[in-house]
Amino acid sequence: MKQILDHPWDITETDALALQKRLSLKVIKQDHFLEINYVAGIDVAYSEYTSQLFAAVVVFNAKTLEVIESVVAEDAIHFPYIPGLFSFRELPPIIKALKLLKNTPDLIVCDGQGIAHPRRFGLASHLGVLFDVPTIGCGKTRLLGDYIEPGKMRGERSPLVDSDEEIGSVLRTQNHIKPIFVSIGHRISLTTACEWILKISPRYRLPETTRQADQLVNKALYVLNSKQKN
DNA sequence: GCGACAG
DNA sequence: ATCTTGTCGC
Repeated sequence: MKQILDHPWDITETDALALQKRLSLKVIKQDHFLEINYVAGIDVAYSEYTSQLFAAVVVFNAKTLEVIESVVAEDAIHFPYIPGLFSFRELPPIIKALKLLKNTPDLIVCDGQGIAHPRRFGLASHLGVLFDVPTIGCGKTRLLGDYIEPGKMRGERSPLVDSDEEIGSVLRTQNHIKPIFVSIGHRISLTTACEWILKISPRYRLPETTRQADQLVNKALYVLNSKQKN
């Protein structure tokens, strides 16, 4: 798929912070798309000794949840893990993978936050702005914000709040199962984002998009590890 | 100064 | 992210 905006990735922490503040102005927090036929999921895994990263993208038919296409890309780690600057670590391999895609996703679900971020520019928003594609941030844990426990049933949610601003939803995707953290990435409203997450999470806590991408990326790691032993 | 802190 | 065993339940 096509990237409409780019910037250097080997930058200092200070420059990364400034870049986030500048690009965060471009985030669109309302529904801004026509039809969503293809939904994609992304996940990244790390190789212990080779300091390599693998990113997988799996594209689904949004209506039937059948897998349409999947790709994997590898890259070298060139940015440390710093909470709040996560995208500078994982986006390089993700961008490589997206460029291998033959189909163009209408919506991308990311492993991590969207605007539920100190500068309102988490991984999902960063990706959305660079490709000008609708994205949703879907995290297993919280980066920041306060919330009260949502109801115990699937579909119930409570607001995630930071300095009097609603930055996301704590959403229960299965009855009596620990909720997940959903936030706007780009070109989508919070309500629509939650509806989509529920739609693509028919059976487990995490969306099928994330689960399939996770399986694929770990398969790639397994292959790599096998080669290194021989 | 003391915690908190996406993956 | 990754390191790690068994175990409870459908």
